[in-house]
Amino acid sequence: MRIFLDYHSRTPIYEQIEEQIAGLVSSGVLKANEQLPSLRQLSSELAININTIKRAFSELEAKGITYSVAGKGIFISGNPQRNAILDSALDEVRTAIAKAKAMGAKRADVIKIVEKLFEGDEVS
Amino acid sequence: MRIFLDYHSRTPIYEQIEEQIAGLVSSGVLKANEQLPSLRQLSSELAININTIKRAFSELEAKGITYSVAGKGIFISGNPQRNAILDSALDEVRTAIAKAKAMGAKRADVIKIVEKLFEGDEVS
Amino acid sequence: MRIFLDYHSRTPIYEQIEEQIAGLVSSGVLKANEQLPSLRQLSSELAININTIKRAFSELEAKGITYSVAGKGIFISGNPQRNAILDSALDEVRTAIAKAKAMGAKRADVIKIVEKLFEGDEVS
Amino acid sequence: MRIFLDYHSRTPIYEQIEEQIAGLVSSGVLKANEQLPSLRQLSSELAININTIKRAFSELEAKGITYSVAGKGIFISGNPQRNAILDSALDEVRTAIAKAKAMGAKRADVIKIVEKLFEGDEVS
DNA sequence: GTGGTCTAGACCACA
DNA sequence: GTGGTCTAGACCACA
Repeated sequence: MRIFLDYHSRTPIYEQIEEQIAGLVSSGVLKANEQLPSLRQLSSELAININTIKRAFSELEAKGITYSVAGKGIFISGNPQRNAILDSALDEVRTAIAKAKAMGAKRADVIKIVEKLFEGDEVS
Repeated sequence: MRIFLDYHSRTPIYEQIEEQIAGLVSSGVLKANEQLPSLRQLSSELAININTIKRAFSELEAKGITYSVAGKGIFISGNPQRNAILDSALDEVRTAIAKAKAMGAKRADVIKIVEKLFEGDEVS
Repeated sequence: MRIFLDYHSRTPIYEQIEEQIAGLVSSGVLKANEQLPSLRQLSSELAININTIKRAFSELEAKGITYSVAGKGIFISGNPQRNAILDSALDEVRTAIAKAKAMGAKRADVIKIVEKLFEGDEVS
Repeated sequence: MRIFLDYHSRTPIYEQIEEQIAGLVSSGVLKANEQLPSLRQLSSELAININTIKRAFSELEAKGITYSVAGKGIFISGNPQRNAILDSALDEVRTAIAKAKAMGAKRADVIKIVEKLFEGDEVS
């Protein structure tokens, strides 16, 4: 499982981990009841304090995205709140665009970015 | 000068002030060499400690957006990096959309947001 | 880390700290990604209020010379603008000499100073 | 009399005025007993508060560079401390070079600047 | 432990 | 009046 961390970012490490796992679930890469790597394994792979990993998973569990079985491990929940995850990502898009608009961005500037990022995708 | 603060946001107060003034410059509302309200005036208007206001301006000055003359006041820089401000705002839009896409967002979801935010604006 | 402060100078304390750390980076004593002493440690070592230290680092960070990771510490940036630092120092030399020339200084006066300051250094 | 002010500089306006008049004396442009423009005239020419001009002249007088005759005006002193003026300018050169050296400047970097600034002057 | 934010207030030089 | 510096200290999230 590839997770990319930006240590310079203002979003805390545990939240970056959380977001990316949520993303893998939301986009269908991780499937229901699939087992995740152990806390220890992630901790050493990412060279991150285990408490940080724990925190990420405790939040994922609170959101119903994962569940843990003592002595077994952590699994993807069968009924993930995909929409909730997507919605919050889209909220951030909304905020970012509104900000850019306040800075003088035009509709065309934003559309150009959208087209570039989705280029090659089938119409959907 | 209208500045809106969200005290619950993760972006610090000084940065909200900074962003909004940058926005007023970037969008042309504040013009080169125009004088801004004094630190004390802003401090009392916004009911924010003067040091927080100072911090916002020290960053604006570091970015070349304003300059201050001790004993006189704070002014909009003659050579504002307007494009730089807009560019960094568009960069954040790009990042936010890329994240949303990773969460499974479709082109249409994003376009809908763009249209809503720019609706009513003339084509530009 | 030896930092020398002149409390009577017109250049503020935070700027003296800033300059000296920039100097250590520019001259190669501090290397990329090296960790600096903590804010609290510097504060007590130099007997300077922690906020003054913070200010020095917030400017160093704005200039891209250091970066900070909350909860971890402050580090030398991997891509320091070493040349930019040196260039701005040489700019000040240029200004000072031009001023002295306007006051009637001769070429020989300035050369004498240069020789004295670099005496003992190998030709470079 | 041409005086150039840098409102962004940390050196106060009154000191910039002071320095430049001292420079004109030191370099021989202004001669002993020559009359200077009136406070009012300078104030309006430079668009500077008259108190700032007064302060510049009170310091020039304290240094023995000018003297004032009530009801007549301000004049260049007959025995100006030229060396003192030059010496302090050279002191600043020394400081600037020492700083640049700490930033890693080499002897050759500084010499190049000196040669450029004095190029075309006869050897002196 | 670490850095980050914010408040409060003293004091300063300058215009 | 203006902005600039510095101290002091509370409180926070994160590792």
